[in-house]
Amino acid sequence: MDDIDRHIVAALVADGRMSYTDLGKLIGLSTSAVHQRVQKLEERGVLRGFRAVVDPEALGLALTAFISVKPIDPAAPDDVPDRLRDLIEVEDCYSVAGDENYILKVRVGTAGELESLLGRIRTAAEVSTRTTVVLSTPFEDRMRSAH
Amino acid sequence: MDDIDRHIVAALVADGRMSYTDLGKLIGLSTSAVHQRVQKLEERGVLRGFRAVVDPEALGLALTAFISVKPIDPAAPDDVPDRLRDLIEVEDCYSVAGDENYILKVRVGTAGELESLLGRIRTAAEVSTRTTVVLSTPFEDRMRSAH
DNA sequence: AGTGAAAGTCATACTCT
DNA sequence: AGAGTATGACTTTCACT
Repeated sequence: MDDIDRHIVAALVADGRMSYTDLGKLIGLSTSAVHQRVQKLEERGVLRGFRAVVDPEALGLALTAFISVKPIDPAAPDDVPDRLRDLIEVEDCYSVAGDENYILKVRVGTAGELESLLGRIRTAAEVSTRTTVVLSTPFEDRMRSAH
Repeated sequence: MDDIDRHIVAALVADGRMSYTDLGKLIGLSTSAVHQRVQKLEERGVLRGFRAVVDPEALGLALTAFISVKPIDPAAPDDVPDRLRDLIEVEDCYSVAGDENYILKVRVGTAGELESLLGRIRTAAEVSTRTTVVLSTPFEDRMRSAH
């Protein structure tokens, strides 16, 4: 992981469909050398993949919320993430230090769907929940790609 | 935005570097028709772009935290996002309903960097902060791409 | 690790339907 | 809106350094 690798990663974070030809010109390396480095970055897991970034509202997911979750029985074995994995509305699941055990980020279309989701979270994971609704998103998913 | 568009979006969320040729085969459309649809999805803002997904730890960002933020002077004009935009450690900034005004997601390398960042957040935005440290990430960034 | 070249594949623009 | 086609560009592999 040298400066060239960091440069490649930064470029691909900014434009995931950039061609290896352009990438080579950008960083001053031959197409095949860039190709080889990208492959190794993928093999090492530095680059986890490439994805399209979608406007959630365009998919009818206008409501984002954070849900903090705490097991009702603190003595029970903690398999909360496994119990929530099938709920596709749950985009992120973080295990956290603090009063609550997990923070979830969820996206739904309507308040009614949020209500239904909260019920499913509580029964699936046997947890109590505390919900914080997102009003707007000044910025999101900014990726630091280099130092 | 019909089922074909949703199918295209789902495929590109799963693999942002998929060729239009493969995409066409996958959804049963010619390469040029797929190309045309993807262009329109980009123009309409449904597809915001394409990016590489990077392992934060590979970039030396092993510590993730949520920081809830509340203005010290509730009467002051609220330009918190603008004041935080230059802090590259702040990956997400959500305006939320609740006791606090904003939730930030930040990534840093060490506890010392988190401490320094908190100081910069408080002085830059004139806010008090409440920090929740992420211990592990069972899953993250799962994208619902279709219904 | 990087270069350069050769082969196959793909993107892109155009025309026609 | 989609299909088919042609051309230039790109990816990918390989031999060489």
